[in-house]
Amino acid sequence: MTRRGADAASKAPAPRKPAGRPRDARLQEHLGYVMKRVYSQIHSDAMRVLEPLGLRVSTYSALAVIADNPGLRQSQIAEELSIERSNAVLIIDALEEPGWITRNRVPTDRRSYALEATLAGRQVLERATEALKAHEARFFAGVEPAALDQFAETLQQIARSAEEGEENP
Amino acid sequence: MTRRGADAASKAPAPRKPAGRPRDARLQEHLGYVMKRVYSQIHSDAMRVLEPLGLRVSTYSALAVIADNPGLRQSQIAEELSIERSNAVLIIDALEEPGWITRNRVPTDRRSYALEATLAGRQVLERATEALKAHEARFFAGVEPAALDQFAETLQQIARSAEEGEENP
DNA sequence: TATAATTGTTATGACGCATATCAATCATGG
DNA sequence: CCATGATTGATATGCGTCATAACAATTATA
Repeated sequence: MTRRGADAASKAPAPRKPAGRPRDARLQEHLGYVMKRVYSQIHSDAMRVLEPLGLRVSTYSALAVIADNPGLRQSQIAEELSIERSNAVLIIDALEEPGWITRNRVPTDRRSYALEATLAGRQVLERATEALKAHEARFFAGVEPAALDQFAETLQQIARSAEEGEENP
Repeated sequence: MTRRGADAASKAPAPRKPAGRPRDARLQEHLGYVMKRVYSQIHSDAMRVLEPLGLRVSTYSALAVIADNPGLRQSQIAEELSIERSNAVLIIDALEEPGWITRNRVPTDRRSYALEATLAGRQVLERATEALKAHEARFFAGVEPAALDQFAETLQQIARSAEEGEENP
């Protein structure tokens, strides 16, 4: 028994890529769609670059914020990276286990930890940052530097505008 | 027994947001990081907009490609959206179940289905496209139109450049 | 002093991605 | 013509990123 529709459809071979209108033309009109495609590529490339160092995109981000701002609390890391506190716990666990950061009790507030990067953590962070920067240089190599600068500037504006929108709904 | 580091850390209150260097300054230097933040916002907004229509971002994308290109096969949908065939099966299932698309057997190739959107599918697609466009208009409202046009142009260049990189590694 | 809020934790599920494997079917080459 | 390779769709499963819910311990507030 066929599970799907009865034989009824096209008798022609599968439509090939036409010379005219691309198949995702409607989607290409959404800036979000194009951004998603580009970001997906960047993300999977970044995972590949970070994997030999034992890092992922999310743990790299957290390590960067911790290393550059010693003493922050977990809830502040979560806020900075726009993630839930519960997810920050797991990410920080993944940084503590290999000895890249320490959770230090705060005498004045026994609920909290002051987070710090260790020497090993700072070292792996520097290597990861260099590796990611090299990847980005390759990834964006096909784009005019002036156009890329303008792109980055507008992206920052969009990001700021979006954050303001979040705070004043 | 404390599970984490012994009491040893900061005696000061949790560091507040400084007036100077932002805490994610290192991350802000990565275009990918800023794109991820913007895209995450767009994605969660889009999910919220699509949810009342019974759609998700991924099913909306597939429905758009199917509706605009009747007769495509599942593997072509997967290729067009840069997703795995196995994941395309689940997405197409989610469109077939509410009656938005049909899987039609192909007499000349009994392995394949020719996919088509139904009237209901085309109708929900139009509503979804309108809702998403309205959201995007609001989301990008704080950015100069000329700057946004330039941004979109460069984003397309980046996307093309990245795809060429995939095909010629 | 009671209550509200905060911090961190654990559990869990949704979603989007990936790989592996398989059966049925079609294409290809000898 | 037949064996083999390739394709199509399906199922199972795991990983990573997201979310919510609930809770205990602790601090802040009224």
